[in-house]
Amino acid sequence: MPELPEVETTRRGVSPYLQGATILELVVRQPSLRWPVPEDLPKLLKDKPILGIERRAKYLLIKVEGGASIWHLGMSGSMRVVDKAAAIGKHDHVDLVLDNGHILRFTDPRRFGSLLWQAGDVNTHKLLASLGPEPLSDEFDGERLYQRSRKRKVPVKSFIMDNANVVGVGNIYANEALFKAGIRPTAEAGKISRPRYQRLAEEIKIVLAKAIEQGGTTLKDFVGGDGKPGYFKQELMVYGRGGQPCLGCKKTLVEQRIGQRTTVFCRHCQR
DNA sequence: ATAATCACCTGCTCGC
DNA sequence: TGCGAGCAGGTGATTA
Repeated sequence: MPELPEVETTRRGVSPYLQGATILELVVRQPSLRWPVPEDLPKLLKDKPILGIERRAKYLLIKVEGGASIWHLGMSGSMRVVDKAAAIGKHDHVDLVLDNGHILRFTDPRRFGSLLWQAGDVNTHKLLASLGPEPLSDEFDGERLYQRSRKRKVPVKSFIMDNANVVGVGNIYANEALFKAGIRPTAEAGKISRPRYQRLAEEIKIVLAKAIEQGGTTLKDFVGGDGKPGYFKQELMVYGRGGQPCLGCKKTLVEQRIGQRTTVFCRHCQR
């Protein structure tokens, strides 16, 4: 479910309930996520005031004195704020119980998500340490993509989905940004010109910013942390539209797999 | 170092 | 209606 806009939407949705709250208890019903939830995490979080909730790439970071818990939604994860009376579902793996009567509940049917801990500076965590820049920051631009892609033979789509180059570009928005930039996803990363990368970087920023504004893309039953659905789906130009007419030229959109991920593009508009 | 493939897990849709 | 096949928003690990 979650790409960067969905994670950011979740962060914004749950933030008001976490701000200023103290953690009463962390309840782990299912510790077997992508990596095991650290056994001592409940003890580390108990009675700790929440100092902030931030996002880095698709990780949500809930900071307390001494460190931060690191949450990832994987493919099917979601978070929402519930109250004590809420029934516990089959895939409701973790509760963060707060002193203000609210509970942050983590749900993840496929269990590709994770919940980890890093003492001290969270950015030193192995999973965060070598991440590329945030797509919406000034540190990320077309020049960076151009420089890093020289001599690279991977398809440009795989290249922009590589966290070392830029974080937060998942399958939906990679497809969308490449369409908007008029670049064929199969093109060799190393053969794309500087101006075309500048255009691509701009389109990545635009599509992600717009998706965040609209509360993310609602696929399946995704809802943000505040329970509201995302509205970006109606803006999608290619994702999920294989075999249908291109919204630009009416020719049939092609679907093929790149790096095990379904890719949709227009042979006419993207070259 | 780079590129390609595998793996983790459940649920849903599709074709027979 | 039942059943196996294939697919799904991610990404680290493993293999050449």
